[in-house]
Amino acid sequence: MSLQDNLTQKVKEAVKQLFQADVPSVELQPTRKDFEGDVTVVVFPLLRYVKGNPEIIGNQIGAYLQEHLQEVAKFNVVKGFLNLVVSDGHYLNFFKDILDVPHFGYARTTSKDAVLVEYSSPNTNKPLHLGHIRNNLLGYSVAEILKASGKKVYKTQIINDRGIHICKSMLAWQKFGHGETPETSGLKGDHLVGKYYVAFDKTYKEQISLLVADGIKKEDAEKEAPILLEAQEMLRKWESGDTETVALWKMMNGWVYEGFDTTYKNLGVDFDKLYYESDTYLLGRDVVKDGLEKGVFFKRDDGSVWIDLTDEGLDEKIVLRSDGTAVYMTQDIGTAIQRVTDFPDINGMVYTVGNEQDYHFRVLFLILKKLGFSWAEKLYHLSYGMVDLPSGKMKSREGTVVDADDLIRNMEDTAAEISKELGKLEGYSEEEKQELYRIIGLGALKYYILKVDPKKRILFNPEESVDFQGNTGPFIQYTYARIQSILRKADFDFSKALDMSFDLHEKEKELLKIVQLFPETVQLAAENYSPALIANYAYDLVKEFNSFYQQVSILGEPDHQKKVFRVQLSKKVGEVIRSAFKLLGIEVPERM
RNA sequence: GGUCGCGUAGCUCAGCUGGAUAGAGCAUCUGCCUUCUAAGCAGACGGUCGCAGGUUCGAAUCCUGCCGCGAUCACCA
Repeated sequence: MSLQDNLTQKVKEAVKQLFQADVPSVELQPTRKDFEGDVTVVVFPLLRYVKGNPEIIGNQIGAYLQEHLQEVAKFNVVKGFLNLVVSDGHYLNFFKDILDVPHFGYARTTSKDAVLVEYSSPNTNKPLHLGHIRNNLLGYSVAEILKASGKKVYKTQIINDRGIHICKSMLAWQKFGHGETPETSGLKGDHLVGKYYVAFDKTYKEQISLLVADGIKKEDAEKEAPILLEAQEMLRKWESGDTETVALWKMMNGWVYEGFDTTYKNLGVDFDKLYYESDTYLLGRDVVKDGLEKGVFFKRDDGSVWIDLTDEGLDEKIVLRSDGTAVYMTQDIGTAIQRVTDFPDINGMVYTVGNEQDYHFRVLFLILKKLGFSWAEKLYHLSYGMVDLPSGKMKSREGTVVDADDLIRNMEDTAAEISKELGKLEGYSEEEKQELYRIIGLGALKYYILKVDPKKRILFNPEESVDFQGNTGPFIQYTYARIQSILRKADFDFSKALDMSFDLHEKEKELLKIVQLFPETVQLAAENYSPALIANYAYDLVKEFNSFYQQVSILGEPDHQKKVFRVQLSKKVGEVIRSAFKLLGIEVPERM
């Protein structure tokens, strides 16, 4: 039983014994630094059940706890706060219990229900940018967190490989590309295709200007520009299966996939299964027909099919065009059902998609619920804020994007620069150094993005590079490296548990308190789909460790028992750092 | 205009299922490397928690209104 549960029960018991009252719950919180104690019972809520002076009541409960719980060593009452000093023995016992637990904090996978996590899902007409990075890091991290919380997880994405956007790149390449390929140009495939997406837009804008100069209204010009009409024609050809168009589409998509794979690999994210929109965009239409029969949807005179969500405070939403073709929503309905068919054990899906699609997902989930799917209750839109630049929104077409590949490289370069300045890597080969720069650079980037609450937007200023000091990934990695250094230098056997009958140093106790919070932090992060909680936890832990490290001698401790304990404690903290960072997709270095 | 989200120190963020004097980092300033890695530690400075009401013994946290920023409201995706 955890200390929390134990205390809760005893406080209830105390109230029963002392005041003959039943309280449904007890409010516990960590004691503030300015007061003596470790855990605080808030007395105020009890006043509803027990009349009297909170200070006196607090003292009576405190005395009861001290007498009946060996974990409670001392207590004091300040106003309505009963501060309990928890015995060293409790923390030492806890430490003994987790000493040999290899993945302390991770729950065993017991859930039979699996969760599917979708993330990334880019369009295939341009390279990935910073916005995609946030998406990828969030999705990957949430998947890892869910795994650690005991769930079975499938990672997936749906690749938007069809539609007008890719036709634009294809058309521009046909017109201006002179047969250029990744090999002949030396460009990464996704960047090459992106180059033609931009080229398309340039020509398109020029044509609009010309039309406007000829006296055509802007809105009309935007619809009539010849190159746009050509792209639309190309899409029709693709949909009718035109051999040449499909071949071009395959070739250029192939280039993009190759480029994406490299970026994913560099980012350290992966997928268990890929879905392609070109395979799934026809799905869902039969379901709509069924839904129509069931009365979930209704048909307009022109043949289009809708759902009325006005009772839920939303609007009417189209699910099938009058010509019978599918819209995005149709496809998403079909894809969701397809996934449950592919993975019969899934009972819940997480969609990592920007908050601009909040409305879409509210509607999608409602539709699936109305169609009667039991798993529809367990769908979650992991909605995150946009990443904006000081100049505003990132726009691929206008070239105002922070390119993912560039950014990763810049982070590694910065890491290399700082490392060289500090010069602590004697004995490392060039290869080892490169690997280290990669770990640190990516660590800085990932932590920077994941530490902020997903639903908040991020303002990224490329001029002010990501920090490597303070509340950052490298700071936490550095602490890990420090710990490894101690372990390398400890030339004695610290693998076995000791009797541990000594008094704890204040810093050791503080450290153990934070270590103890790791399992519940993992659970909380899973419940809230929030890597930020893990990042904040790691920071708190590391901050406390560095304070301990500074104040307390580890290897210089004369008392052998204490010395061994401190090494063991350091090792454990290192393990927790590594475990926490693994959930963020961040690696930790042996040295730095 | 309707709906949804956000607004905390100069900047970037925690805290938000109500609890003590609102916490970190960056920046600025002070100390600390003949002792386990100074990407560190200790400290100083810095706040009308957007504004106004309300609920409560108690509100940054919950409710209402307003202001500001953003997103969304397509037979687009």
